[in-house]
Amino acid sequence: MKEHITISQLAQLMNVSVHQLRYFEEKGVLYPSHTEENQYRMYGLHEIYQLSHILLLRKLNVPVDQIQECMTSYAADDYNQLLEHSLQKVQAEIANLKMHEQFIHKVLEEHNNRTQQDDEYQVKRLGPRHLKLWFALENGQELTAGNLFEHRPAPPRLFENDLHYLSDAGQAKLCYETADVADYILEEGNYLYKHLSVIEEPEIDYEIKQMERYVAHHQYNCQSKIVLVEKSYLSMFDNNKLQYEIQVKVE
DNA sequence: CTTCTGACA
DNA sequence: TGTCAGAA
Repeated sequence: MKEHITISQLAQLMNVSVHQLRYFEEKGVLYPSHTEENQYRMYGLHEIYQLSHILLLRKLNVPVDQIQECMTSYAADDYNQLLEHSLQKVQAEIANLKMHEQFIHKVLEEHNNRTQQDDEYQVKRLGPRHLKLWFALENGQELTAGNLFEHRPAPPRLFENDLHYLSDAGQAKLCYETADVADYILEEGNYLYKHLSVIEEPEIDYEIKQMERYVAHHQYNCQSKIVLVEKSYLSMFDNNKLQYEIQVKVE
């Protein structure tokens, strides 16, 4: 067994790129034990340990430029803080990924429900929903990029959420689901609903009138106003047509 | 065939 | 960070 290994061997051993090793040298954090006549860098056991140390600091999000001072002047306390910060960051990433996972589940689920159904009126049970008001549209006023921008900041993850339109005294209240303080609460219960795939805005008014007529004809006991829910994330499945669901709580 | 340097996206 | 050319 030889005493020293080449840069590519070190790279293989430690799962980093050759380029990265030269970069470390440029930044003054890892030097070869010596170089040969042909200018090849050679590394020994000591360099392997040192590289491990560097790679660990990298995992703790220490920028390469600061590793130098870090390795020379850091005490045990500093490393503790480093680990604490790193832990917090990892936990935040996990939280984000969990939300991402939930979102994917939601989209898959809703899409699967969609293809089975035939766009008829149906009844389903919905849990309570806490809605926060974003802003209101005056009657007849259409949603535009402009008024979305006017009312910034937009709710978090706008395009991943169900936007609820509550009609109220000639206004359309634009709401989104929230975990904390709610402006409106949609109670748990059975909801008559129907999916809408919409190309032009006026179709919505027509469908709402249709539902009112349907409800009257079947003598449902409506316990709330009609709610329009926009599911923008479903548009990708259907030729970019806007996807809505109209709902009304029934007995 | 491997590595080095330097440059560039 | 990866890639590429030209040289050793």
